[in-house]
Amino acid sequence: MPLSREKIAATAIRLADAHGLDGLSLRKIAKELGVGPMRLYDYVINRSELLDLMVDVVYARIAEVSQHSEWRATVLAVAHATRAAALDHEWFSDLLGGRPHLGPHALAVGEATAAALSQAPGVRGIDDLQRAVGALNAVIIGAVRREVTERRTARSAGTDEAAWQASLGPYLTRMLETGKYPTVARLVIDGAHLDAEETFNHNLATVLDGITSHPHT
Amino acid sequence: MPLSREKIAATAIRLADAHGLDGLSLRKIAKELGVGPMRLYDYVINRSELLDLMVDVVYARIAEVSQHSEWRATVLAVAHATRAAALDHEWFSDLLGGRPHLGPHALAVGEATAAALSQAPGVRGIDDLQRAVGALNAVIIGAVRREVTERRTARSAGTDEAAWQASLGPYLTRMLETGKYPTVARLVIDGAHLDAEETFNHNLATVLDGITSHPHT
DNA sequence: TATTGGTGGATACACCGTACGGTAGCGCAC
DNA sequence: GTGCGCTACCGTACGGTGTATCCACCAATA
Repeated sequence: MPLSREKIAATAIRLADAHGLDGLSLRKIAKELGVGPMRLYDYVINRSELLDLMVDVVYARIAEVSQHSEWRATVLAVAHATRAAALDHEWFSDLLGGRPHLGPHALAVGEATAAALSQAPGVRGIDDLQRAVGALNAVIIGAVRREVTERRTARSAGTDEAAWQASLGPYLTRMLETGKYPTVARLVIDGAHLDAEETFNHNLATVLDGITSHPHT
Repeated sequence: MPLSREKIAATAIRLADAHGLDGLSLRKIAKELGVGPMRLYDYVINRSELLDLMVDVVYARIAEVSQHSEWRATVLAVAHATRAAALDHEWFSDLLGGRPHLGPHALAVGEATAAALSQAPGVRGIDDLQRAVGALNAVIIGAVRREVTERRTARSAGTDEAAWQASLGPYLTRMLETGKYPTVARLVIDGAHLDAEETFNHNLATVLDGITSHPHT
């Protein structure tokens, strides 16, 4: 089997899933494929294009669920698929919004959501549509990034309890005990029980309602 | 002048402003300071902590404007200051949401926005507050990241017109001319004239209205 | 058979973050 | 005054990265 962009992207994704984006290198991918490092450059211009390739593979899976008859169902499906993809491939959230997503599957997802939003009530002209797309993407990107970051710190606290207790824990508790951040302290202490998915849904509903109600012309 | 965390952070920020986060290295900072690379490790544990330091310096400037009597004024001021900071220091947007912001000034900003939101109508309990903070941060992070990314690609198209025309331009136009992405094409062609700041304001207003109207219990 | 073209590979370079060992200087005990 | 110990500083070195360049081999053609 002669090595292809798809194969390269697939093993790159596997390695990134396992060791994160920082632990991903062309040499490791090549070694995993039993090939010299330079062979990859026959299929990919540079590391950056490899990342774009990986991103578009993920978008392909998101695009699969982006066809519904009702506009709101489409938007919700894309949003949830994006969140699920980012939770499956945490490196994806590191790349979200950091570079333009111009791969064919990314464009397909963009088309699906834009087409759906264009049918939402309250979205009248192309300007409304542009703003709606912007707001929706912003909320998805921001929420997903935030959730992945939280999950990472929680995990690093779990697996490396000693390090957490020794470094961040005391610092943070000391900070909160200064009394200068009472609201943050309340949030940290009392607000840990919320379900992440429900929060995501809530934020999504908030912005969608804002788009459709559209009190500003 | 004996070298300090502040001096290191300041020159690091200057270098990152000039050459981006990828062009930033401990060695270059050290050389800029006329010092061996290892001297930095007397003031900073690793590169990651240096980034945290830089981030908190930026948050210090944001925190300056975070005191207003009216909750909505506070939120708007913080949001705009964050956007302005990201446009001044584009690397800041790369770090937004990618790691927990736990520096003292970041906590101060978080406290100010949380305290403000807790006084917004429609925010009743701690759960409401947590969700509101999440939604607001998500929209700010997402919108700012998106804007910075757009600005970068626009700039790279401007300065390196040849490369743009040769690589991305044809690819994108070819993609759009396939007719598979009609809505996206319409957005790209007709929707370029919107003012970025106005879009930001609009998205912000959308989510704030969503928070205050609060149609979901 | 001789030549040529292209494909896969190894080597090399510049740079990165950072671990480590040595050294030089200063303050203190006697 | 003299010796000692300790601390702060510094250069060097290691393992890793992305990527450019050159080289060897092998197939197919003249």
